[in-house]
Amino acid sequence: MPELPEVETICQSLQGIIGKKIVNVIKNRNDLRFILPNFKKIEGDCHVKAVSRQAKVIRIFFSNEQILLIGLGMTGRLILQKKNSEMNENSHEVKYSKHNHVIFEFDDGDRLIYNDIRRFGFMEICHRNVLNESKSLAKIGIEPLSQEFTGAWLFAKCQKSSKPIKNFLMTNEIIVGVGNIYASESLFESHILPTRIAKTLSQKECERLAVAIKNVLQCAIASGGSSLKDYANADGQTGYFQHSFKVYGRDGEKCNSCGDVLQKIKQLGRSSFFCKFCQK
DNA sequence: CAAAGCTCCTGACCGC
DNA sequence: TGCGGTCAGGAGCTTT
Repeated sequence: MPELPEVETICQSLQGIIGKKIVNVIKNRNDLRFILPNFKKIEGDCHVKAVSRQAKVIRIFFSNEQILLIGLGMTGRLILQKKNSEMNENSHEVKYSKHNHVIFEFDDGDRLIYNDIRRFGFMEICHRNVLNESKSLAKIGIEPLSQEFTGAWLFAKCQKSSKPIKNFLMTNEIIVGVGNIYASESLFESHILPTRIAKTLSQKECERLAVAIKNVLQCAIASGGSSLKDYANADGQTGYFQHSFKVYGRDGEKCNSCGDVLQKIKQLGRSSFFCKFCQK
């Protein structure tokens, strides 16, 4: 489901669980994409110390040095349900409640529900000391919002790749967090065609692209992410960055910059959107 | 080896 | 109203 901005927004909306203890975990099935971990490791006396994101993985730190890692896949959602809260009958939570796979019950009566229609998500629990060796974080690339991610860094990496730049940007082992939406949007903003082979990009183009990626991601975070079908933060609020898309999902419509008709193509089975006039 | 292809899964939507 | 085909924010495994 979510790309970096959506995961970041979800983490922000989960800050309220800090200090809570998990008294019980209800598993409605034994696996998602992989077998679920043994939740006894985070139940009982320990409390939540912090919630943050690394790549597209949500990390919930506990006071006993254990960390719960949650990947949302395509359709994973976390829903924070307050004690005694009234549910809206039309809510996603009610409509798709048969996909509530894991429910964390806190000591104050609040609950955190993991819902995932397609079950491409996963959970893992690991000790703080081996976090970077965990299955989900062992082989990940650079954080695009970090200082280390620059045009120069991107140029050096691009030179070693003969993938189309769109697929290059979506490769988690190179750069994390940039999925199908933000890859198309960043390439439009930097005036680069998605089909360009990575190693043909000039240093200047890489600099424009690095700036565009940071800018698009930061704007999306500021807008609470993009809500298409399945995304909302843990409080059920949807983002509104989808209204700012310049190319994603807009094939057949007119380019805001030049008025030409926007195009859609498939790259490795995923849709790419671009303006054939504005992007070179 | 890198890159492409296939796959997991459910639901929405479109055309007939 | 139903059936079949296509498509969807990801990414690990297999094939070429």
